[in-house]
Amino acid sequence: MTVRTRFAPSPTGFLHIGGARTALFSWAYAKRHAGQFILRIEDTDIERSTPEAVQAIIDGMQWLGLAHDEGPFYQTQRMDHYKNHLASLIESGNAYYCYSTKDELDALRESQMQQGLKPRYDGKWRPEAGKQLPPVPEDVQPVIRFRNPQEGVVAWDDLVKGKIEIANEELDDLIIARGDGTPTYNFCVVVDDWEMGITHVIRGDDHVNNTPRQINLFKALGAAVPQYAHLSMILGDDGQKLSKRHGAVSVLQYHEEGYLPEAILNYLARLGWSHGDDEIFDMQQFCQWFDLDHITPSAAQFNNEKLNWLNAHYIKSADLNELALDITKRLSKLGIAVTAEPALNDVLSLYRERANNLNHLASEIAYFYRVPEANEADVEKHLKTEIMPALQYLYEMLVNTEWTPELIHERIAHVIKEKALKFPQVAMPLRVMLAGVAQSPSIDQVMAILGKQEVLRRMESYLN
RNA sequence: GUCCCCAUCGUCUAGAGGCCUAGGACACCUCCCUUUCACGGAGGCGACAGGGGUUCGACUCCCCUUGGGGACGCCA
Repeated sequence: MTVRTRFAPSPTGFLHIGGARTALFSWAYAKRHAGQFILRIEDTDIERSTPEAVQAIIDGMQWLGLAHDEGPFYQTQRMDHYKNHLASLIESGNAYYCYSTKDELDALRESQMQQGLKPRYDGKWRPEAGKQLPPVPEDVQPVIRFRNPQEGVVAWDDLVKGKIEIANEELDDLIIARGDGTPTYNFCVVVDDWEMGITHVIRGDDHVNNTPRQINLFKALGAAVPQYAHLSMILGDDGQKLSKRHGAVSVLQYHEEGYLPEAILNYLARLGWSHGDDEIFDMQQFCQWFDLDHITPSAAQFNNEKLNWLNAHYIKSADLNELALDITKRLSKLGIAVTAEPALNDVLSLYRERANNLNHLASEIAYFYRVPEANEADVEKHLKTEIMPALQYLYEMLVNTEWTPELIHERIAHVIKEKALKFPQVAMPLRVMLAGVAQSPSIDQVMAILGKQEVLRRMESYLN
């Protein structure tokens, strides 16, 4: 049997980091077993689903490179399937119409809560042998409820959490179709997972409690129950649950914030899953290694520091031309146009070793393409009057120097010797004059790449 | 409240009864490299939540406690 997994988001928002990991694991599991990965949009909640959200999810997955083999399937386009199965469930006595109103149910729930009971449907309209059902009210659109077994337990061997067992008496008769006839989540999931031949359901562990209901539904439909793997959730950097107002950002926001998809992917893969001590690996490797046995059952806290470390790694090992393309866009957002000289590839070769973020990298090298505004504190600290003559002297020597790092270095060394200075006494002021700040890579390298004309021009503005 | 799940360094994790005086990674600290800041290299700090069992032996198995999380919708 070929493995078929699915990612089934509801389009009520963007693809956040937890969803991305669920998608990644489902995708990788399918790849690992030469199976199919299916994308299904669970949009039965028409009120909250939007086409923008669908697009945002697809964009997010595309950025990460998580391509689906089938789909996207939309539940709203599969209504006839659900209706058919709904009818057959009624037919077989596994489902029934319930005329309890929302108000009645709300009141019921409230009183049960007050009594310290688990809120659940009271079975008022559940047909039983020899039971007299109440008279059908005329002005109520009935919902359809699933007739859940009342005895025994439903158990499954969760591929992440191990054996889980829940007593049927904990479950009530869930609504599988609303008053308007539209099917609800738990029912659609089961029909879809069945009809789409899903063999492994890999999803967040907030669904653990839905699983026994779904298994009962599978059985009532006479369908084979898939295997389940419930992933624990991802917590924020502070150990708190991620929520809309608390860091549950779109994966695409990571793009905007200067992260490479490779870094996000590698980070996510390692969050809650392990392959011995391996930390850095690409998706090809991941797809060969990935298994469900090494997924941690406990929740994992997101750690930006480690993501940054991985990002640094992938910036260093990125294809230089692709990196240049990306940085060009980021510079353009800063209002800076990259020119042919100095060559961006040269600049990046010099700078990417030290970067762990693409945005930082872009702003650090901005001075190659725009005269920087010097940092006041650095000017004050390094451009002291007593050093200016030495810089003036250097400037004059540079005018007639052939422009190679070696020769530039030689001139600086010469000035230092003549004026009895230490290297930093000249290098630091030079950095401030050229880059606007006192930190940069090797100053002669910077000068070589910046170009003779530009170096002299920037020095001039300080020397007169 | 009821049910379900979880529990190793600050964080992510290795660990399938002896390999564990518990390993790796991020972060942190020290030193080295050095032309500043980084990169890099070498060290260091640092954990099996508590209590009972089971066993010759428990980080590993069982139970309880504690702590965390999740679910209890005509949402998904």
